[in-house]
Amino acid sequence: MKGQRDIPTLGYALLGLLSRQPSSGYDLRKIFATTPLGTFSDSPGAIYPALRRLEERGLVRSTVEERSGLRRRKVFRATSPGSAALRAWVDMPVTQKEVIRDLEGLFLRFSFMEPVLGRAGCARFLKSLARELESYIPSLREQMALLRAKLSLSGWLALECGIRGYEAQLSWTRYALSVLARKSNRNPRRRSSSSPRRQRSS
Amino acid sequence: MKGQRDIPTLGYALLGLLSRQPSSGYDLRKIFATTPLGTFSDSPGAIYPALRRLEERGLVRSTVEERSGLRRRKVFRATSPGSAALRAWVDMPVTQKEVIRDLEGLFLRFSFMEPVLGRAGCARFLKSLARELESYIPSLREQMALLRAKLSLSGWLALECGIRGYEAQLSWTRYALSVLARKSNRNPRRRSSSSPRRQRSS
DNA sequence: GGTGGCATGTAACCGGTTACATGATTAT
DNA sequence: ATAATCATGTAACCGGTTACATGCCACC
Repeated sequence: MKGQRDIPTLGYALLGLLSRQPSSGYDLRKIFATTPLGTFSDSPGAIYPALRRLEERGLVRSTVEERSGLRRRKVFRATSPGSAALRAWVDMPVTQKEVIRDLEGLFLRFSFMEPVLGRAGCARFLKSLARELESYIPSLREQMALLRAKLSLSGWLALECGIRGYEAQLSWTRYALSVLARKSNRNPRRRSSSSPRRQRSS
Repeated sequence: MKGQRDIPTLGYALLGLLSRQPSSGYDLRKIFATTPLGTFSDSPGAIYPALRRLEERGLVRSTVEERSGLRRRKVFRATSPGSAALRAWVDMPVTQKEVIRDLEGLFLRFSFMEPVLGRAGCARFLKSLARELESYIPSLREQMALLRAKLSLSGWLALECGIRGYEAQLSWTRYALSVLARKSNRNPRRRSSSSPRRQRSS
């Protein structure tokens, strides 16, 4: 088998963007440079090699556009194995570990979720995220109580800040679920993951 | 001159912990494994080499403790150049770039701040952080309005989540300032680092 | 004699950072 | 001319990840 080594976050971010709309490396750099997406670097030294690696694995494919006047562009598109890899990533279960160590990654996954898993998938994700947060926050509060004596004032405040951040995320999950529910009533629904695949991007 | 290459975040985290209390690599690993500190790996492959690099630069110094029974421990302490480096890092100005790209690093700095810069330093930091957040949040809201049409529902919700996170941080800065003010009234004050530095009322 | 905790380390691998190189076109 | 924008790339360097290696002790 070819290298099963896992795709880094940047790879998924690129795959997610490409699955919505074919783009050149330069387009993607501009997206990273100008939008609040995750927080990836727009440096060519990160993006071009990452695109090459995705192409080597067959997750994206490129075509060179020669245009009169301007320099040639290489436009990348997600292939169907690429879309499958994106779907698998987005659909991973929410673990407590990920909540603790990589909340940003969780939100990156969510941001690509609706076109890939539909609203039902988003709702499932949010519910399991809420469950993890509901169990994690009290345990953090307990730890904070235990550590109280050992922490400096600013250390204690920083911990308070982290906890409030999690509380804000939790309250957002409630909000997001309510938005989804409202929309789903109006707009019938989008299918969930497997089976009849309709979704043509852009 | 020796390598001026900058110290990675993990290095500062270690330096910060060591400046509070001498510890072995193993102690530090346990701290990372069991407390919500930043979110560093407790892997030996990260920590031991990082400690060695700090020692090579003279920022920490180690002494080997031979104990009957247990295996020897190597206990690290911050040196005075190490404390100076920590202070310089903690005292760096808050830039919008850091707010956007490395908020976690900002909070790590804050968590080590009080013993190093005193409460006045903490207050200065919080005020400038609040200023950055106050200018950044509205610009994010604007961007969100502009992007509305291009985003999927989950993309839009993820952006909302990010903004709410920043709002929570901002409200925390207000809270933290009020806590600092309260304590400073009761407990006269902690000195800042060297000379008696008085609080700039800004 | 095996497991598990204390304790320190190394080595291969990989990807992100920084800086540099190239080159065409348009605007000043 | 030259700067700026479009556009793609490479190479050195560095540190984090993962996995492995070692060794001592306590306890069952």
